[in-house]
Amino acid sequence: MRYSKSFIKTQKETPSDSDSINASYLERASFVEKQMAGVYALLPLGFKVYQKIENIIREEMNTIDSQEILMNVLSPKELWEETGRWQEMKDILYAFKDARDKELALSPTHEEQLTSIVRHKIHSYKDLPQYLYQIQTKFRNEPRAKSGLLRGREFLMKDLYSFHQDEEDLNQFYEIVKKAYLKIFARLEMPVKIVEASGGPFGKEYSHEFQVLAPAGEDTVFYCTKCDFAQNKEIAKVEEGDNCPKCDGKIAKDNGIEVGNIFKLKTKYSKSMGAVFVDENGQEKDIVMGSYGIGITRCLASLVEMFFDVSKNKMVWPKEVAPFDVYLIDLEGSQGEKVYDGLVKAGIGVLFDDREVSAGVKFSDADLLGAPYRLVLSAKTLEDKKIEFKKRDQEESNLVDIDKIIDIFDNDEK
RNA sequence: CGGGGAGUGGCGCAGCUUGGUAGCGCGCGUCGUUUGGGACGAUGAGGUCGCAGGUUCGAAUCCUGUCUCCCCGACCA
Repeated sequence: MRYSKSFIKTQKETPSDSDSINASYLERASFVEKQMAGVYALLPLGFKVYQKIENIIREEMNTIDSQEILMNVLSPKELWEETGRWQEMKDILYAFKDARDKELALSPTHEEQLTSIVRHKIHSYKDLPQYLYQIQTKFRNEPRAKSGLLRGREFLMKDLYSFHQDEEDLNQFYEIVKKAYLKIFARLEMPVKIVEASGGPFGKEYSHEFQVLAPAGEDTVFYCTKCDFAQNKEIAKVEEGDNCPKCDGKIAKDNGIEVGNIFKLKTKYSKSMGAVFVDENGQEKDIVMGSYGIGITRCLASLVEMFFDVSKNKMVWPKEVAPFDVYLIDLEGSQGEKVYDGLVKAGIGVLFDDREVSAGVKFSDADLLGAPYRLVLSAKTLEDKKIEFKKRDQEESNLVDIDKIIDIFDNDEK
């Protein structure tokens, strides 16, 4: 992509109404545009990062044999009344009547919808298990949207639902999803903690939240500094400074952002909605369910909270999700096009800053936009037919032969 | 939904107390000089001051209502 033709319009100053690091960065760097409180549009840069996150999730979901679907956003009141959630969720439900006076809601989550589909299709133990997921916009009328994309009224989420014959099968799959989630967050370079949280109204078993520690987080996490013990403050029976109940470590306390959660729904929805199957003995049973979510736009925001250096206006995106691999600057004017073409042909994602602006502007945008690599051509480097190569998470840069630049990228990927 | 703060060119702000029909920086257009860290000169375009009503000869400025945004709280993937 050439900067001069792109829709990238960075700003020097942060928007006055931004309420968090992620919001001010994402708006300033023109990744997103705020439409109203808690509602953001993804612009080309933001959408690019979003899609890369989405694809990582999709890959890992497909790897565990779950099948992608896309459900409807509009859902009828009757469905929600089956589980009592029309009332229960009324404060956050975007509910309205259409022109024919039919009562509808914009779906805040999809347990009801998918359960209604599954009960129509699944009748025998031979049909189980099933794993279905979707990536879609959720609508929740938050009483107070805040923290940029961390708590919006409209947000993108991956939600997976599993359907089993019995709890044993659910438990097995639950652990598989847990591993898949760890893989996803590792690829996103997000250091997550698996945090025990309330399992809800059914049983005293815990659900698990995937939390990244960050000052902007709204949750409070108690965790062991030595082992993997971690609990959400709602259920924590430990205090900061306590001894860890699992090892000889100490308990610490921090803010966390919940980027994912996994939950054993068991028969909560199947029971109230009549989603049943016939087992080997001809007996009718409730389908056992699990649900597993990842907030994708929330991940996008969390990455900014983690990797944006506010004092230096510097961002470095994780390699797998960066909007571009490399930011190319040509201060001399003769070789830029050639290098750009070479990178494009080699399949390297490059943003070529071909604007007629001062060097300083280009360097500061390179810092702001956050590509993991930076290449600079100048009279100085060209004296020896070199180009400056900088890994942006490091201080030093070095000069490499222009002709070998593609090889450098290939080698660095290893 | 309770308490507090704020809405003035695309962005960030000043003006409002002490009414006289709008100003600065950035950005944007044109011309020229610049180019290793947000360059400089010249010139130009762009707002009727969130919205509605009221007071007044006259309202960005005073009064009332309303909408929106932000903060604190309740709530929350």
